[in-house]
This record gives sequence, C-alpha cells and structure tokens, in this order.
Amino acid sequence: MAATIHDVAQLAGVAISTVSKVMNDSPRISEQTRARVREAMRQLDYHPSRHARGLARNRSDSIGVLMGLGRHHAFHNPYRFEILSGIEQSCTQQQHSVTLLNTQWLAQDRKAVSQLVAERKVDAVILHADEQAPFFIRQFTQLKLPFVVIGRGAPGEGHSWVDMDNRHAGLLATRHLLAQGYRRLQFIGNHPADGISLQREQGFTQALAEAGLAPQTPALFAQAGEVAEGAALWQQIVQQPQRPDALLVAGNPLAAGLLAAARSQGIAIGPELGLVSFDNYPYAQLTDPPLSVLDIDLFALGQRAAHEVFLQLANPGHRSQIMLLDMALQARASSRR
Amino acid sequence: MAATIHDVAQLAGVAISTVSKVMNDSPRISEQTRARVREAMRQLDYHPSRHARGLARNRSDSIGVLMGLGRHHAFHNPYRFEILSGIEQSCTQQQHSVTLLNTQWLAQDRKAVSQLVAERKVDAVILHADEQAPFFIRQFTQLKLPFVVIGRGAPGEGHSWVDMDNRHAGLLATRHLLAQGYRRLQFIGNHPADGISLQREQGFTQALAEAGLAPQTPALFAQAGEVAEGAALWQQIVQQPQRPDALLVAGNPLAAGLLAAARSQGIAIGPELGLVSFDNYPYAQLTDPPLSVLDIDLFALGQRAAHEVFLQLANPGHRSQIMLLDMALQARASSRR
DNA sequence: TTGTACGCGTTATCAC
DNA sequence: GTGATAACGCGTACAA
Repeated sequence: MAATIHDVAQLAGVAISTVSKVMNDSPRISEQTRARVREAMRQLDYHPSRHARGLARNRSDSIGVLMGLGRHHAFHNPYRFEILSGIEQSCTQQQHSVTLLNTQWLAQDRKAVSQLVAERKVDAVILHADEQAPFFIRQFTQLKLPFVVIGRGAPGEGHSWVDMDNRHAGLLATRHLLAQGYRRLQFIGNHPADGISLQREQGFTQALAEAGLAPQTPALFAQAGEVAEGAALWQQIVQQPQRPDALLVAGNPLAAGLLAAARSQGIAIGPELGLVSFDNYPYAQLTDPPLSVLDIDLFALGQRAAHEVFLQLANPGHRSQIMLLDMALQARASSRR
Repeated sequence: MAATIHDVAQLAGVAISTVSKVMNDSPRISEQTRARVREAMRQLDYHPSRHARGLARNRSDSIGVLMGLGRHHAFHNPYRFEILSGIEQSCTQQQHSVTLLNTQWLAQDRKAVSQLVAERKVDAVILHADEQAPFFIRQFTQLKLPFVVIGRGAPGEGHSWVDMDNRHAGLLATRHLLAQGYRRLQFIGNHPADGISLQREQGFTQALAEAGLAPQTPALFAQAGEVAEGAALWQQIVQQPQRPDALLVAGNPLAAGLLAAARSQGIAIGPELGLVSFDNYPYAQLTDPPLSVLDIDLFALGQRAAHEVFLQLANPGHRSQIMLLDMALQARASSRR
C-alpha cells in the first residue's frame, strides 16, 4: 500500500495540513518541522495521489496535444512528431504530463470536446492546426478551455498561436535562388488550400518584387505534397509556355518527387533547374544531387507552444501570437548552377 | 459549473447511488429509472469527473507509452510514431487515454518510475524497448505495474511482449534475393548490438542454409543506421576480398545511403548489385532505382501492444509473447537483375 | 505556527 | 430495486 499524507503526518508527528503546506511551499512553516516532514516523506517514499490532488484543486496537471494520428502519418508527416517531442520536453520540465488526443475522434463526436473539459482530463490543449482547426477553436473558446494553436488558425480571432515565420522563410529561400543567378522562378505548393504553402509563397513573391521581378508563371499546387505526385506535377511544369529555371518547393517529399521526375527527363538539377525546398528530412541530402533546404526547427516550435500554454495557465486571459524564426538555409548542390 | 452526480440524482428524483449504478450498468435497476437517469444526464450534459472516479476506484484509465523522444527522433525514427498512432487508436477504442512518457527523463531519475506508480498516473505502460529496457523492466516488475514491451526485451523473463517476426522477415527477403538469382549475399545491420538487426540476420542465414549456401562474407554493421553512413560502409564492402552481388540491409536510411554510394561509383543497382531492405519509407520508391523493401505494419504492432495491455488489465497475471507477421515484400527494381 | 473539520465527486457496501 | 453513508487522499478555511 502506498503511503498517504496521513502516514507522513503521523511519522513526522504533525497534522496533515502541515504536511500539505510543506508540499505547497507555504511560507509560515518553521524550518525544523519542514525538515521533519521532508524526512518522513523520504522514509515512506511518499508521493501525493494525482487523483486526490486533482479532485481537491480541480486540475489535472496534464496538457492535451491534439493532432491527426492515423495510419502512415508518421512516415508521411514526421514533422508533427518532432513538434510533439518538443512539447513533451517543455511539459515535463513544468511538471505536467502530456495526454495524446486524436483529431480524428474528437471531430467525429461533438460531445467529445465538452467531455474533455467536464472531466477535467486536461488543463489545456495544444492544437496542431489542420482543416478542422476552426471547429476546435470555436469549441475551446466557448468552453473556456485554455488552448494554443500551432499554425496561424484564423488570424485576429484573439486566441494564442505560434508558428514558424513561413513568409520570411520563403523570402530567404527565394533570395538565395536569386543570388545564385536564377531568374525564371516558380513556386510549387503542397496543396491549394494549405496555409503554410501560401505563406511561403508570399515571401517568394515579395523577394521577387524586391529584385524587380515578377513570378514568371503562377504557382502550381499538388494535392497532398507527397513524393508520388512529383511526376504528374513535372508534366504540368514543362507544358507551361515558358519553363522556369528554378523551383521553390513547399516540402521535401514533393521536391524529391519533382527532382526525380526532372532528372529522368535528362534535366541537370542545379545547372538547368535550381531547386530549394522546405524542411530537412534525412533523405534530402541523399537525392542526386542533394537538395538545398530550409531547415526548420520544429522541436523548438513545440517547446514554444507549450511555453505559451503555461503562460496562459499562470495568467488567465493572456493572449499572444508568436512567429518563430528558427531556421537555417542548407545550400546544397540542387541550387548551384 | 459542470454538473455533478448530485445534480443528476436531484433532477431524476433518485439517490446518487442509483445514478452511479446506472453509469456502471448495474443489473438490478428498473428500466424506468434507468431511462429517467439517462435523460437527466443528457439534459445536464453530465460527465463524471475523472479525478473523483480515479480516487474512488484507484485507477486512472490511462496507459503510459514510454519511448525515446528527443530532438530529430521523428525524422530519423518515424516508425516509433507509427507504433504510437496504433497504440492511440486501440486505447481510445477501449476508453483509455494515452500519456506520453519519455525514457530520457525516467531513466535519469530513479524515483520517477516509482512515482508513476505511487501517483497512479497510469494503470499500465507500454515500453518501446531500447538499450535501457532491462532497467525499466526490472522496475515495473518490482513495482507490480502491468506492462508490455514492444520488441523482445530479455526473452524468457516472463513478461509480456510483442514484436514483428524479424527472423522470418529476413528469411522472406533472402529467399527473394536467391530466387532472383543472386548468390554472393551479405547482410548489413544498423548497429552491432541492435537486436532487430540480429534477428533479421538469423533469418538471412537460415535462408542461405536452406539453399545450401553460406554467407560469402560476415555481416557488416553501421553505427546508427543513418543515411550518411552509407558511403563509409560501401568503402568497407568493396575492400572485402570478394564483392557481394546482393545486400540485405536492415533499414531504409542505411540502404538508401549505400545505394547512393554504390551508384556514384558506377555500380548498376539491380543487375550488378541486388538490394533489399526493411521498412517502407515514402522515399524508398524514390531512389534510383526504387528500393525493394519489406513493408512492415507498425501501426498494427502498436494496436497489438495495446491489446495485450488490456488483456493483462482484465486478467491480472496474464502473460503472452507474441510474434507478429504483418509484412509484405514490395519487389522493386533494386532487386531485379 | 499548527491542528480540526469539511468539501471535492465518485464508488461500494450495506440496509431497507 | 433503491437509498444512505463511509471511504478514497488532499486542500483549505478557520480555530487555537
């Protein structure tokens, strides 16, 4: 049987309220009794019960992480889990635990979210934004559940969010291509409605404008941003009136697919077609030639998201909207003429 | 304020104990009152408090998942998160929540595991085995915390585990290479002490024996199984007295690195050097030529692990050791002569 | 500075 | 079938 606060009090020869105060660092406890209580806790290997504590304080000391978790996700979207790892680190540092929540289930069952709150299962949630983000944001707001969104959800709606500065990243990547001497640039996005792709495209357009250029051809978009789409997309690209001499691609998988397709048609990647893409998957340095990428620190993004949650918990009503810029251009052969 | 069992009882005009019985499907409750209580619950949008329930029943309805979660893990080891996704699905189906635990912290702090138990933070844990597995297994056993290990930890120690049948997978892959006509086969592992690699090698050796052959050259091992190690490893391979005509590689990243290294030296992958590897990362079909792989259903592995945990929870003392074989050979050009 | 007593929301054991 | 009531372990006024 595990020791309770009662046992500790008895062994230390004090009242349970005193033990409680020692645990919660209440100021007016003499050093002497404090030490006695600590010693008793140690002797009994005492750990306060989460449930009792949660019941009394009405919180769980647990943060929910809400993201899409389905078959194959880990292979196609490893970045989500890099964010998750960052969240876990911060939460553990703050003595909170992480409860994994799947958007798949919570979106199906309309009562699931209110249940989350009513049960006090989590004190707050971190939402990895996807198409269903607005739905969840509405629910959380209405239920007054503290939350922060990863990714710019619906800007200006007054909730906290953190995100990479994708526009700025697009700017940096494009400047790099221009500096290498490429001039007929085209942007390739993962999905027509993918906010991240669109933000990156904004930076792309801005960098071109700075250089007194305009996009040679309008941006093209895939459907899911996967490797396999590269071939079809490359067909679209070559059918355009004017072939671009460089592509800025919104994600590694798509870029790798495009690279393979172009290469198989005898295009010299680098000299004839510059290629830069976002993210830095292990295999980006493995393509032939290796891909130039914008390496984005998603672990840090997760940490920052957790940080925001704790700010909100400590200071109810707190809001902030943070753009993170922890990224580095890794120039490799695919953008060398 | 959220409704409590008290409010429900009042609205339904019954005692709280009756409400409790309705919730727990106690048999001797009349259909009539059962319906009245249900209706009251609906009207009040009632959800029982996790904490109160946990306190009374002394469990948390939460399963801990213990794995290594560090920076870059998601990119280099996506398979862990595929397992995690499978676990989440099964746990949610069983009305349990998933708490994420990081071996990094739990291994540092010796008290952390006993705390997990004392706090009743989780009812059981699923351990993704790595080097520290024996340490955790000892602790769990001693503390009588139900657990199942993913990966054969210490065989025969009497705890539950589930794993892919890596030996059999190695057998299948090797038979495929032999059927294609390759004869001078060599096995390449991720790490000299990596159990998974070693099991796969056993199958490899067995298949050769079946064919009346012996490995031409002893197996070689990388340090971490990463893409970047391919080049150095390829140097080792060519320096051997006799060059193999086919490689069975324990993991996709390493295989991709080897493929690139061999190709850059003008070796025709397929005709001159057969290549089969394990796992089926999205980019495996992207290498030139595409990699033949053994596709392993890790999502199912996670589901099965969770299944075992629930068996153990329902039937204390239950033990089982399961080998899963949900895998399919995807023959591609890298193993076509 | 320390101790007493009650509340938190549920389950389980009785008695009716 | 249903209801009263004692746990479960901790926080916290309030009293001393």
